[in-house]
Amino acid sequence: MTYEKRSRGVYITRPDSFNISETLTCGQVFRFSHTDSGFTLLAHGRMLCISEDENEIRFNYPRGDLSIEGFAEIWADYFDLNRDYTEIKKVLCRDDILKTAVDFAPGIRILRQEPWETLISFIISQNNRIPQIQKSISNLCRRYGTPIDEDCYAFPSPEQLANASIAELMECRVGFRARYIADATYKVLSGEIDLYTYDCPEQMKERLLSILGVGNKVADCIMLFAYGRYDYFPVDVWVRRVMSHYYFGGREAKLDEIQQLAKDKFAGYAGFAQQYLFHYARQTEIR
DNA sequence: TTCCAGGGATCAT
DNA sequence: ATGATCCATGGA
Repeated sequence: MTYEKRSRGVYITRPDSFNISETLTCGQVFRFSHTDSGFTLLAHGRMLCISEDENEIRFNYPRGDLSIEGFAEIWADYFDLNRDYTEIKKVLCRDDILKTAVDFAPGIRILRQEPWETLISFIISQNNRIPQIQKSISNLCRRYGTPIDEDCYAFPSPEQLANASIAELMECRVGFRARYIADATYKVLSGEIDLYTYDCPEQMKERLLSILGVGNKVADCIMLFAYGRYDYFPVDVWVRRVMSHYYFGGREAKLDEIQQLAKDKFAGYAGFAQQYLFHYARQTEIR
């Protein structure tokens, strides 16, 4: 996907398989908000303003200039712009059910998010609702993160989060997940867990599973959303519902049945399939 | 009131 | 190994 510098921002004209609204609201990322003209996104310690129409997507920083080099360095990777989603969707749409889900939101892209933020965010996501997840993360950032702009804060580093006691984490409304956050912070800060170098994905997933409060589903989300392992297929209540409904005749399918089917049907594209299905299931209230 | 949420830890068999 | 119960919080 090509992008160009124009006035004070960066523009993508006639984006291919890329819709900002679908990509941000499909449930993979929590640090964005609606504005009168589009969205603001908080990531990589920056606030990015984004707007779109049928013809183009516009990116800019509210203060200062967004250069083409800066965009290429940070955001092209974040929005996964160098991947051919037309090809991915072509393969997935050979399955009629996936075709329905893809056609429902054909502009979804899997964002490449920061491992540490993804880890904490998806610990918070467990047995929780998306608006509450967003609030809890926002509370953590406001209290422990570095200020970026007016009432905008970067996601706190492990060092910054280490200043939080369990009681203070609870005040951020993370509930019983407070001790999970504390455990993750300790393990990363002490070097017991290195999130940034690994030999193979299985090794990283095993590491993640050793963190209190990180089970199979949360670990799969981190592998998919932070490490770009698109062969992982996180199964939550919605994915289980939509898979049971369409592929198992309405019978409540077991986890390993679903995983196996996803592997057989979608293979290396299972992660993409998961996100199209998750969004479709949630928006259409499949049960 | 009761139920449930992008689950997982813990306890009971 | 597998299954039930509990966990904070807040909205429906």
